[in-house]
Amino acid sequence: MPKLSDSAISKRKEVIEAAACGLFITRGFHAASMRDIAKGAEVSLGNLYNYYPTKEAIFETIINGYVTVIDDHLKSIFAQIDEPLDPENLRRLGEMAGKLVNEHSDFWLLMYIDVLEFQNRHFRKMFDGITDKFRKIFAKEFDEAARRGDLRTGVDPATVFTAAYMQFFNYFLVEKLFGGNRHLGMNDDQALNCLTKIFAYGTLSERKLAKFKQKANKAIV
Amino acid sequence: MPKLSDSAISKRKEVIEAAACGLFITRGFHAASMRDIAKGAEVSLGNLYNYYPTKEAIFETIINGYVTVIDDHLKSIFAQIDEPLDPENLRRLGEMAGKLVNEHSDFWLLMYIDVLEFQNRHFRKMFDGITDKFRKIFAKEFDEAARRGDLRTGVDPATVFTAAYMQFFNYFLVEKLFGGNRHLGMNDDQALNCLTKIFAYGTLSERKLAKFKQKANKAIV
DNA sequence: TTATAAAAAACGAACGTTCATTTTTATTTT
DNA sequence: AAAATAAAAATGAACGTTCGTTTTTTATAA
Repeated sequence: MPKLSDSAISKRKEVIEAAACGLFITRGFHAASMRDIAKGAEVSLGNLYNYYPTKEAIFETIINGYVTVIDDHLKSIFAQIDEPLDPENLRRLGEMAGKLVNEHSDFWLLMYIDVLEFQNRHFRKMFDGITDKFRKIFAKEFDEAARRGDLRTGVDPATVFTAAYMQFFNYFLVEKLFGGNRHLGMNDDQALNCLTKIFAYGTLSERKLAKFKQKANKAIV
Repeated sequence: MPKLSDSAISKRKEVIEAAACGLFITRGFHAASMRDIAKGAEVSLGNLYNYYPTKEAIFETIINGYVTVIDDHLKSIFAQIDEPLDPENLRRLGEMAGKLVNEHSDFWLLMYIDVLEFQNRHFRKMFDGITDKFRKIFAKEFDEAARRGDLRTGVDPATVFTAAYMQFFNYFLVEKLFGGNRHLGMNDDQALNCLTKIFAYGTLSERKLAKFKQKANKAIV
């Protein structure tokens, strides 16, 4: 049999990885067997080893693929945010976090697997220096906001943005994966409003807030 | 041999559970073997089955024991909080969360195991209706705060308290388990100050905040 | 014919669990 | 006080499976 085309190979790999991912996230890495992966991908057991040297290699391939997908999503989200601390944009950030969690919950389950079964070897970089990353991304915006006096005294905008970011993701992760159905006592929409309000009030100067109130901003009032 | 005393039995069980827990949280449930548990507890493999019918029973026993420990801790924390939205108390809540995470990180690792390998069967109740729980615990305090006009308009105190609670725990969990070393770009002490400030400013009325500023409250100013 | 993909069979190791056996020790009998 | 008893505790080999991986065999198409 001649060599398969690259596209045929990567197509097959996608099927294998989809099956493997489905098993990993429902059972964990060790409890998912190569036999079940083979069965799920409709590939023989031995043939798996023509595509991946080990079981862990499958896991790593899945993670690496997902990391770039999520990173791209995040980048496009941040690109849409011109004023990162505006209530409207904070809320948008929250909505995006919700989408990202609900549509790619696999990704975070893989992260939990990594924490548990690989001492977070593959995901360490995710949170490392995250505040500084945001500080860089929104350097111009943060500087200008400070210059304009939009911020309360002693509040670092990058830290607040990171805290909001973490809170939004954590909210949806608890909802999606930890069975906290409506754990804030309201639906997602209302929860987003509430959290946005907290972070806006907690960050912005009274002067800046007054402007939003004047505009009867629904995310704030 | 006559029956072992209850204390002897529970002492032995503690040893077994400690060994099992140590293996579960470093490898996950399925990857931890009964042989290793036996070795860790210095008990023969077969003897494990004189104390627990199955491997899963060991897991469940550990969890149930831990849940009551953590619940007791939380209860004693809440008992120490008279004014739940005071910045000082919010900060104290954060400190307690940090302690609870750092001194009992096993507990949350077990929760992640449960999410992954048991579809969160044993921990579902943790987040279910958590806001309403806080609403009940601090019913009197929340009512009085609202009556006194301590709160911004349209902010539900129970929701804010829950959000702060979640944020504090999530902060320390990311620090402890997800390798986010100083992910807010500062040490724990400063991070607690910062988060406290956000939630205080985000929740309390200007009138109430002014009082704290007057007292030159270090958690706020 | 030949190189390669796919499938099947086979490998040793490890798994959770069982069980016949041995060890242990409080109680009973000398 | 010492010896015998008996029931519980502890043991570790063994069971049937399943594991990840390797090797062998078969099928396929240029």
